[in-house]
Amino acid sequence: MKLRQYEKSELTKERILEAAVDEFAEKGFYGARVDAIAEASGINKRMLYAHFESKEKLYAKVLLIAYEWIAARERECMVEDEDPIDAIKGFVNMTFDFLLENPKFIRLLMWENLNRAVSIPKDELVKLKEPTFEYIRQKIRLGKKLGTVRESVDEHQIVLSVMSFAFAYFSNAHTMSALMDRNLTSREDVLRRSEFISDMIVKYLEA
Amino acid sequence: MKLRQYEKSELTKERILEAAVDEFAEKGFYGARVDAIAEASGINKRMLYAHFESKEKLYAKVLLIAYEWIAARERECMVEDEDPIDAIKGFVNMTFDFLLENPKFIRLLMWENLNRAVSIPKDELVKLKEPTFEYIRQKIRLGKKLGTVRESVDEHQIVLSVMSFAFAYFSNAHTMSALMDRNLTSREDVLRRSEFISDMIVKYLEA
DNA sequence: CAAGAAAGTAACCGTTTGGTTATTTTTGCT
DNA sequence: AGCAAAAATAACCAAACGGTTACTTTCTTG
Repeated sequence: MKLRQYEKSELTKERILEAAVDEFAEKGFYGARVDAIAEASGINKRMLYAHFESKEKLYAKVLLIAYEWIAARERECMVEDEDPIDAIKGFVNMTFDFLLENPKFIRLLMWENLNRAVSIPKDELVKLKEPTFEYIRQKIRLGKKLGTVRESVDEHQIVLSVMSFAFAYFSNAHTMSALMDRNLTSREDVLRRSEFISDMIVKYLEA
Repeated sequence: MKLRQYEKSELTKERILEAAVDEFAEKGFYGARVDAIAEASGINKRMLYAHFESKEKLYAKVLLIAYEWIAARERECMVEDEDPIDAIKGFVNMTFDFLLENPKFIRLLMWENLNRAVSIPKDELVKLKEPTFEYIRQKIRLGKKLGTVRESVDEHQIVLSVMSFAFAYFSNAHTMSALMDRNLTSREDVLRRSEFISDMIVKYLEA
């Protein structure tokens, strides 16, 4: 199979990004080594700098990919005419599922939070996440209209909860697993936690 | 004021640890620079290595301090004969309060989770945290006995929730603040979140 | 095919890193 | 006072770091 020059170039770029995702997820920006990324992708370090100006720029690109990764999954999950309670339950379960399958994503976001979320322009981040926010807010409002959600529920707090409880579980899993002497990231435990969290939120909404 | 040799030595050690807490909290293990710690504590780098064998050992010590820090606060919070519901509410609120006042602690723990919790021996960690675990478990059991907590409540899940929701809020605050265009770490917002979380857990227990 | 552009390589560079050596100063004890 | 142990300093080191230079090979296109 003959590839054109620019196709090969794109392939190289992807190989670099793949290796970069691994390295940055594992060690963060400070810990990641440009040489390690070059070697892992089987290319020369010079080419890495030809494709991505600097370590910083490469890191930003990796992060953007990670955000787009989950944003795509979130979009799939948004169903216009689903019942509010089911929709929120579904969203929470989807998030647990996604994070179980994508441990690298968890780590990249944790590093980024420690970097105080400076590596990605705020407006790009908002653009990616705003639809999800709006989706959950609307479901809550609809629920109130239908009478399945209490009027006094603070939608701001629910949005925060729906979007962070799953992540919190995984990001603390190592410490907590050590403490509980149990592998909390097993499929079984994750499923149970997912069920608990969505149930808890729903009970609060309906209470 | 004349100090004895070993007193001065202890003071130097403390100055190093103080600077190390700052540096490691800010930049994590990889990002932290031994030279920076030495300079910040106003001592010679050689003395740092005299007191703490290596960068790794120093980091482990810093982490242990951080854990002892909150463990002390947790012990204060444990009241033997308090009502189970009040006790759990109180514990959650205390945790929010502690984390609001100790942002360095949050960062140190986040780094450590990214290190997959390898820097501290598991048994030391368990020794520090087990009392808290047991306290919450007992309160739930007591609640069930008194009839204020539902029988079907999974105590394992509640322990996990009580111990991680506050932390989750703070550790994602930067990303979430950017998304919500609002400073979530203001005293006001933290208080509201604390109230919401404890209320949510309690509602679930009683439901 | 010619020739220039793009892709790729190896060797190198200045700086910074964690850690050490050799040496001097201060302290504690008799 | 005298002397050994502990505390402190400055200068240093090999390795590793992000990034670059100078050069060769491969591809595209008139």
